Amino acid sequence: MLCAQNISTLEEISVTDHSLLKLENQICHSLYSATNALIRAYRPLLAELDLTYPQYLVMLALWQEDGVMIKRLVERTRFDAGTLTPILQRLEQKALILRTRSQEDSRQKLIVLAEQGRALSEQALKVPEAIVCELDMTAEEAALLKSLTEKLYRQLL
Amino acid sequence: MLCAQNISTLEEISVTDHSLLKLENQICHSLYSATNALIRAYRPLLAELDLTYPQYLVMLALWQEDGVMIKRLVERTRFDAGTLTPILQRLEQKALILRTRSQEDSRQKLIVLAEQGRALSEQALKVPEAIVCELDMTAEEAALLKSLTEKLYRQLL
DNA sequence: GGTATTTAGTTTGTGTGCAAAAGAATGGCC
DNA sequence: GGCCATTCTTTTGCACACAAACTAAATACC
Repeated sequence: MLCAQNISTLEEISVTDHSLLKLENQICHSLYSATNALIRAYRPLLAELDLTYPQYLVMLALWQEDGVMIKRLVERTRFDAGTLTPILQRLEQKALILRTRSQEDSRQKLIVLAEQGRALSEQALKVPEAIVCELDMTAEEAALLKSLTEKLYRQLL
Repeated sequence: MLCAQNISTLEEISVTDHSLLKLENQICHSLYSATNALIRAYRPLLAELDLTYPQYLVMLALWQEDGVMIKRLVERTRFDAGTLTPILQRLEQKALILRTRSQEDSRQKLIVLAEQGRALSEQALKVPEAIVCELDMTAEEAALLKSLTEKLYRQLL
């Protein structure tokens, strides 16, 4: 594990100089700029569906599992509840989903795909296909990147 | 390369079903949620410096290379110019930097660290140390993740 | 059965992220 | 020298992120 105790054993990293403060050594900066660049690449493709990337993620979740509570969408999309609310409001405005109060527990809201929302999945199929082409990565690299970021996410959860 | 032409040769990925639309198969979702989680982990550490993560990135760039034009900071931090402007305005408000018009070319602005801004680097040293501990990754994994995301960024540039 | 706690979701306020348009200054080019 | 294209930066408008405060409904507890 990379930690203060054993960090001095790594030749590349010295505690005495300020190499830890160098921009080039920041994993998070690479992660951050790569993520932003990737979402930027999605933008023109998703514009044809009139969706933003976060909206697209919510739709992906619903295409896979329709008629769920918001709590479930928070789990699946990994969005903050306070982030999800306005996204769902916009999807409702576009008539892609319906938000109804749950019968059993009226604190909860049931999110259901509207006709248009369900239909949109056909058009959405070409989005991942186009992105995968732009990535220019081998399947192995892609799998590796996914597993590393998944591990990172779970550790920070 | 993962592309429409040869994607059908991969057994895991079928073009006929909708597995490409499954949330679990989205690299970008892993990347996105991991990045957000990592920045969330930075938040309490950076709060002690009264900085946000993007502001911290700009300070990192300046600690390494002071007295630069905004154009240079756009290159280094990989921020959009329209994103950078308000960040620099806030850093100026906090008296961490100075923004002065360039003499040679008065379209450009010279960004210089203020006394407080320079001094802050000492306090900032413990931030990457603390983060590295939370990451709980081997040096190899960290290096791999960095190189994969760097490659991704460059491809999408 | 009434009060306290917990849970589900929304609201509010601040700070990005970025496309598009607008300013402002420089540099070509006739 | 004056106009036009280019470059550098800011502004504007919209959509996240997310902490913190809030609302409302269900549950626990006595």
